[in-house]
Amino acid sequence: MSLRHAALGLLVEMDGASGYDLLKMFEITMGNVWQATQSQLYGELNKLTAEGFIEVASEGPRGRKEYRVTDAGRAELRRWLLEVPPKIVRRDDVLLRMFFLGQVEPEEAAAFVRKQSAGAERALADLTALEGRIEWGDDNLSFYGRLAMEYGRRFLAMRADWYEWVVQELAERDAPKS
Amino acid sequence: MSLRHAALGLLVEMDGASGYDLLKMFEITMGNVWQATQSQLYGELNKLTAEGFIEVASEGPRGRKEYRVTDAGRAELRRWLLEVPPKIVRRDDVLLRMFFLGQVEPEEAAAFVRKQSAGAERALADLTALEGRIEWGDDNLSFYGRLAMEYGRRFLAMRADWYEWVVQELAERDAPKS
DNA sequence: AAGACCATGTAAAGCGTTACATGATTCT
DNA sequence: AGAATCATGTAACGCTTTACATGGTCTT
Repeated sequence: MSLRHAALGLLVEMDGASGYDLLKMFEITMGNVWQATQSQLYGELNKLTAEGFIEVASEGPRGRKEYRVTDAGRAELRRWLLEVPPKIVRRDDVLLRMFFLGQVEPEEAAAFVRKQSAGAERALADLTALEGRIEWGDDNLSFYGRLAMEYGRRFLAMRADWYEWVVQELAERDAPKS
Repeated sequence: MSLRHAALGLLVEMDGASGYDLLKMFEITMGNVWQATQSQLYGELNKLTAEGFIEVASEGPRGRKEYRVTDAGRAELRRWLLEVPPKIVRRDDVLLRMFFLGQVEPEEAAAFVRKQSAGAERALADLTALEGRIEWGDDNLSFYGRLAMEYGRRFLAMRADWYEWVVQELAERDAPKS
């Protein structure tokens, strides 16, 4: 149940934001860490309101609702942050496929891994390019966004390295030392 | 919809396995890559049977059903493996919390990150110890399991490094250069 | 005989995705 | 006036978790 806390946390930084605003900010700042669909976010905002963690501060044009975090909301955010043990759910579609590469021809397997490797390299290049274009402020969202971006770089680099190592391992298994 | 393919793939390697067998193997070999509950697995096996991707080869004591992958199942596994683009869903409970560390006191934030760091180091030590105890065969499950384990090591090491870097960044922000 | 383990299943509730629906406002 | 964008919501369906439920078999 972390979409709730992601929304709560974002709203603390963006006081007076609407669901629409939050949704955009979600994509920009936390898309790589937590994803949310429009549907889900609007639903969660209503639940948070019903439970008193946020409230509608004012209403704007086009039915826009501007939210504010209540004291109860801040307390809940803090509680979650420091007291709820993070739940690690590992589900990795690419890694899962790796397990079954023995089912296809060696060349197909190698091609698959090389493709993933190229994808990681490309994503890393994109991220590095993006990083250069962003003008970081010194607000919280910028500061922590930069940390997350560095994480992304390290993650992608690690993946790319590992993929290359896997390609070698596959080659060795396919053509064992003579 | 990858639990389906995880089950299908495992069953190819473990012909004649029951749901119970698969469940144990899931935990041992792929727990870090894809998780499944008992409930879910039994349900999926029934669906796979209904759709003709697997079949009950024989029945054992205690209602045990031993499954076998059909040709259609093998074809489906291959199709998924090579033709369905992997879907990358990033949801990381720890990383999400990082974004909101500005909400708590600097010491609390630093303590949080150090705790995660220690957790990663510990997990890395456990994994390395485990690796030494395992006797790897040369079957597919062993071979790919070893690759996955190496991934886990690199992942955890990367996380630990990054956490330490974050601690430093936090300290610098808290006490800027005099 | 008791306890451990084998073995499968159902039900409920929550989370997440996709698609559909509606309408207001702003810009060109 | 038409297009783009702002803005929120509902419905259906599937995935995931948790809890409950049941009973057979093997070991000591």
